[in-house]
Amino acid sequence: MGRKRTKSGKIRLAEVAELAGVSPITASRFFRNPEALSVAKRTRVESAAKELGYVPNLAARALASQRTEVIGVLIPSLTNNVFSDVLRGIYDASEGSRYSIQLSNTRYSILQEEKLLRLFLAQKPAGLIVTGIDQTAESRAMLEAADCPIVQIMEVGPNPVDMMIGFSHYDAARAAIAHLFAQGRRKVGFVGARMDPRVQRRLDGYVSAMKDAGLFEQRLVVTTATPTSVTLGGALFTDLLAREPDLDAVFCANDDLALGVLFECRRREIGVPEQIAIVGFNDLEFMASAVPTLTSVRTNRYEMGKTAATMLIEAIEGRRPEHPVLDLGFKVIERQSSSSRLSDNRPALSGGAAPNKMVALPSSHD
Amino acid sequence: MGRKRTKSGKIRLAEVAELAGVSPITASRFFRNPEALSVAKRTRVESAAKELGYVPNLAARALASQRTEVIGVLIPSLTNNVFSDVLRGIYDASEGSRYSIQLSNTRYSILQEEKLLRLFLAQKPAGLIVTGIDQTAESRAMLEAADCPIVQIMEVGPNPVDMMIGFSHYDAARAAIAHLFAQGRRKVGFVGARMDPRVQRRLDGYVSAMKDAGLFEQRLVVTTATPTSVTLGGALFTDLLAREPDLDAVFCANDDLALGVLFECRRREIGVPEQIAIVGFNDLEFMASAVPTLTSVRTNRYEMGKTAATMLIEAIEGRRPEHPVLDLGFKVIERQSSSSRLSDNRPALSGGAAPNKMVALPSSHD
DNA sequence: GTCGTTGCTGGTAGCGCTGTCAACGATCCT
DNA sequence: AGGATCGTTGACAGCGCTACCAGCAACGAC
Repeated sequence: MGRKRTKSGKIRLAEVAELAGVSPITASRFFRNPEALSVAKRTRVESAAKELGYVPNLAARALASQRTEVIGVLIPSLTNNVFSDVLRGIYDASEGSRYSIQLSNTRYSILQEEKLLRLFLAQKPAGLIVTGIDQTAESRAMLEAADCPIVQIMEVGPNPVDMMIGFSHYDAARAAIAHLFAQGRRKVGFVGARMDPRVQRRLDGYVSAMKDAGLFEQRLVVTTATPTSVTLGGALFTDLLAREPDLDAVFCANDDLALGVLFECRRREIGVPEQIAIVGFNDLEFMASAVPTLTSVRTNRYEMGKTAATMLIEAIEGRRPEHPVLDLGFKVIERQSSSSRLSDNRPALSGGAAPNKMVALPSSHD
Repeated sequence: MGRKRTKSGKIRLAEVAELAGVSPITASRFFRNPEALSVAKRTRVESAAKELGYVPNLAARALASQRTEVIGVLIPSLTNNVFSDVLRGIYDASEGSRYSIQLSNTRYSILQEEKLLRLFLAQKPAGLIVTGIDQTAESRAMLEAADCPIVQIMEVGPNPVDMMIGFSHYDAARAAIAHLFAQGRRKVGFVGARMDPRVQRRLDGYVSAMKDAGLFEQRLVVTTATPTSVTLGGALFTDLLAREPDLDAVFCANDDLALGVLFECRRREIGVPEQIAIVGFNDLEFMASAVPTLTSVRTNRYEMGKTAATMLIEAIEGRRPEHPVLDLGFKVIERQSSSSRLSDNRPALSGGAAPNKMVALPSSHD
């Protein structure tokens, strides 16, 4: 044989080729583009690889081909349930493909994001998934100069770098408020935490809906930069109540806050929905099972991640999607917590959750 | 110049070396082991690298050095809150180090784990973090043959492959049951979902504690292989109640189930803790803010991840920890949901959460 | 003065794989 | 029939970096 085995005893492509009786480059092609091989050689290489337990050396491949099979993913938080659903979608879509996921956490800092982006780009990723549309100018320039497909996720907006998949947080918030108005609520408070750009846009949607109805008042809005939590929901609601005792509804920027508000109402013996209606955001699983069941705006997080990764992989392989910007929309899932107070819709004391009425609203992005 | 720039315009180590007036290998050493250079060259290389914006090519480095700077992490689920906390710890610890995290999801399948392990090992990772102690024999053999440090996380047990960090789920469950006994509860049910090995060991702990007290009955145990959820907690509890209407406490294998049980009690107008005590597991954030506040077994998930990654990195760099097996213990956080029914400890209807009493129990691993 | 010894530096030779291009036979068209 | 085309295969030459070892100066011990 030409070369002796490496000392580590690892199987190299050359060994596979030798056993299959083909040249190394032919063996290489088997992994890269099997259709290019004759059926005979294809099966020979295949069985040789299997017999030897060959596993390709990714570093060598990356070095020789000048590209990696890595998809970089930049998300702002690892803790947030929302992102774990998105991530699960991304990982699921990448499974079975040749691409592996490289995850980094920007911790909601666009400066950190810029730094990570620089790092990622230097390794020539096959593709990139970034969260949101609020990059720094520098990041934006890097993304535009990158010679790989890019998907922005979580929201839709103007000027996509490349592809984009999400929904309009602004419209979703407006739909939630419209629902509350339809239930006869007028004094609708807003409770928000962390106040990242997407929560900010939900707030903007809330403000515009309230202003349209001539009902906006600054004191109805309680926010904090603190990371969100159930406990925080209770605390912010307490604040809100102190400012506006006549409150008849609360729109929470996420479901954890909504749950906190619900518990706080229970603690204070405030009837939900009789006195106060509660609407959350994201429709996490527990919302349907709370007592009373909690209204929320359903967002397609898993699907978003999965579609983003699928689109990205397609684009990497040269098949660009016909619609590079995808609006996944949202749905207001009406449940007991926001029923009209006139209707006799007390929390069911036995039996399962009430059936969900849905108000489907594919969000239109501006 | 010896070689011309690559077409991609990327800065290579050779360019840095040229600008600094040293050989490529000296420049290389600057990144690998700066102390080996004279101060003069060190600063020259440093400024040259900065001036050119040099970013090393990881693929080339990996190929040449026969090792990567990747830490492989195998976890069973991306959805589970528990793992997102652990992951956050791992990512936090890896930040600032030279190592990057490569995450894979085994979906609670040890066969899938074995497959992924094979994939990982072929890339010669710098280190590995695997979940639990229940690998297949094949996986176990691969791990033992691997020439990199390995940390098993989430639990402690006999025969660590290398390092190990976690706690005893068995002891934790026993402590939870002991707490319920101390509150005068006797008919304690068990509610569990997914039934992965760690949940199974919690069940084992429950069973042994109940048997020790002569109170064990098979019908007190309700489990399912279905993934856990809040809604499922309610359903399993409904089952349990049908089997044993005289139930006076429920030990839930996790907090989501506990929340579901709480909601179901509310739906059925069952007093908590007057009629039924509830104890959860993990002490997620919402437990302290529920009404009534929910007792749970606190586990140090973030710390576990962080310490695991820190230990691993230390070991990779040749500094093996003095204690390769670390038991992080647990604490039973007593809250309203499991107060003695004799005491007048109704759920506080106003004011914040009750102060937490803690029962600290560093778990002893068998 | 000779002989290590230490500290720093450079030359050589790949790591395992793939891009490029050329070569080959088989097939098709005029 | 002759040339063009297609499908399949192989030779060659690196990708950018680092392991290994040799070289060289400075230094101290005897």
